[in-house]
Amino acid sequence: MGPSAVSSDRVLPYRDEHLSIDFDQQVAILDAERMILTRKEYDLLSLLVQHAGEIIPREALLMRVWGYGAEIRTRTLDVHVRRLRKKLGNYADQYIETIFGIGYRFQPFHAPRFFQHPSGKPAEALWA
Amino acid sequence: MGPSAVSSDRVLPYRDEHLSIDFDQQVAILDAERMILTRKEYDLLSLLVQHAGEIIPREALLMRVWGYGAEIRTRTLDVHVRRLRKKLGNYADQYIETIFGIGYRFQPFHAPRFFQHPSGKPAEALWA
DNA sequence: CCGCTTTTTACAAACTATTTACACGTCCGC
DNA sequence: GCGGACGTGTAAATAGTTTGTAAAAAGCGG
Repeated sequence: MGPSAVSSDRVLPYRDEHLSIDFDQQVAILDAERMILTRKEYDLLSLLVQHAGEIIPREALLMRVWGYGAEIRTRTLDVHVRRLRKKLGNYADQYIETIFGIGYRFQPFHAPRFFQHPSGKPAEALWA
Repeated sequence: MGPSAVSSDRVLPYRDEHLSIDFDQQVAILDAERMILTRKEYDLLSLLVQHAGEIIPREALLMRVWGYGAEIRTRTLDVHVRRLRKKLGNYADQYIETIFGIGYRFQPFHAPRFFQHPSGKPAEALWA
């Protein structure tokens, strides 16, 4: 198994008004239509959603989804986030927030959009 | 019993609009015409159909139909899938889906293509 | 041997992933 | 406010991997 294997633990399905994800079957459904995701896209979305509401630093994402260490500098993550957003259609920016200079955060559909950002320390379990 | 012996259990016949298979008699009928299948072709089709709707990883197919272990690298499976598709005529691609990077899946004739494409976790019972 | 099945080989096509290049935004000191 | 430095978004090019296909080689039972 490569670094792409984000998690094999049983995790409760995610579900909100538009999006639902079954982590066991690795199936994401957006407005009743199944999302066609590549492995990396799924892994990335998966990781973000499983930590919905938490900021996940670029480093952590690159580490968990790509197996990259802190040294590596790449735009790959951004490209994949872009593709994910595209597939999330209109809701894209509501779902995936960019936390400038830090990373990304997935927010459930109508989660209160507190101001953005920083001082909220990121999901520690992931990169500590 | 060689590795080709996929199953000797009694299994209920399969049947849909165009295809039916009697697993006891090992006979497959496509639009009222009996399919002429070689042993390997039958074993492969059989295994796929008996797990209709489930993704079966290459490894599992190679294991169950050929007795190959995970180390073995071969295109045999692909060639056999191709022959099967040929014999399935026009319905070929509707019946046998390719799950890129994972394996194959047989779908009953008008199964909701809901579950189309990629990246669902496969039939665990087969390779776990 | 002969005919049929299966496997291998070799290459084409399809698909996914990564990098590159650059436009655009945001931060921050002045 | 202004402007540069740096982060991010995006499209396009490139690389890498998997699958499809045809054809030849190998295997096998009669």
